[in-house]
Amino acid sequence: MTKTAAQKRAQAKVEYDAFLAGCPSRQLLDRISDKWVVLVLCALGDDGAPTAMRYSEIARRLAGVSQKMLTQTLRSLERDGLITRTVTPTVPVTVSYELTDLGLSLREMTRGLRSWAQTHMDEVLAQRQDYDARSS
Amino acid sequence: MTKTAAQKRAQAKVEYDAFLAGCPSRQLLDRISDKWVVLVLCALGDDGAPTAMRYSEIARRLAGVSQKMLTQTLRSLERDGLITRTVTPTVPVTVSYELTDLGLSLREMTRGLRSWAQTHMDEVLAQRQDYDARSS
DNA sequence: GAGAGTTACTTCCTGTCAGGAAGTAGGCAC
DNA sequence: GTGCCTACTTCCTGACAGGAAGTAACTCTC
Repeated sequence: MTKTAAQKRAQAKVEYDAFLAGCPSRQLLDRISDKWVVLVLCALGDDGAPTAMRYSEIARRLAGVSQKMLTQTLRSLERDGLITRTVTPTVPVTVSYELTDLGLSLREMTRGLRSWAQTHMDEVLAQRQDYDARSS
Repeated sequence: MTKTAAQKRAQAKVEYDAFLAGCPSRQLLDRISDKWVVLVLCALGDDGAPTAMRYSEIARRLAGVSQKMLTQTLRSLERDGLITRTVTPTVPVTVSYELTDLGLSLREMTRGLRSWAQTHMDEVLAQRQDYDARSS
């Protein structure tokens, strides 16, 4: 039995290769392997369920982020459909951000990165001391 | 039974929090959520087993990386004990890089990122079109 | 009703850093 | 001795991160 056109198209879809400079998936990988993206995704719904968070809450959680970078990061995440942005016209306007299902699936990855960093911190620190001692 | 000093120290270890700007684990997370780090780790032992690769092999695999960035990334990975660097004094000297066990454990994360990017590419692309259409 | 305060940004400026191009070492080949 | 090879290092320039300050729209205070 020969393949239908639809089957061929489905196969072609798999051919994204993040190693190729021009490939869209490479650009996507470049975008998501960004420190602020990783931190924002981890912060949103830090505790299991994907909780909606306000702009100022996220800013407080991610100590050291500039307002500009936070806005920029949130915008790109919204554009890529990873989070939703909801404006509530309260007294001073409040804006809340929430993970979409797509964002939720990526968060699983970034949470892995974060916990890796935290659990292997000691090993890395030890390795650095060895390295610095060796090269001195 | 009260805790010994060693047990208390072991507990204190767990208190790395990547959300705090000053925390070493935050700096580590910043370092590993870098596009070249992610790509290099994915490239090393692309196919299951952690294969040693030469400098020029990696450069070829990661289309678009400059020699400077590749050298810089490899050095930082070596310093953190994620890869080993081996110089073989052949005719023109050859240098090979190989994942350590620590690097191998991180590669599991970065491979997740890469495959996420490749499998969800279509969805993200669709979301972007929606977003751009909405804001025009 | 003028001034201060609130949130969620935007704009401007400056230092840092990524990336391209070109130079380096050290040995063989012709 | 001129050229070629790998694996870098150095130099330069444009882009971008991050800090500081400005903005809008409304409310509360005095």
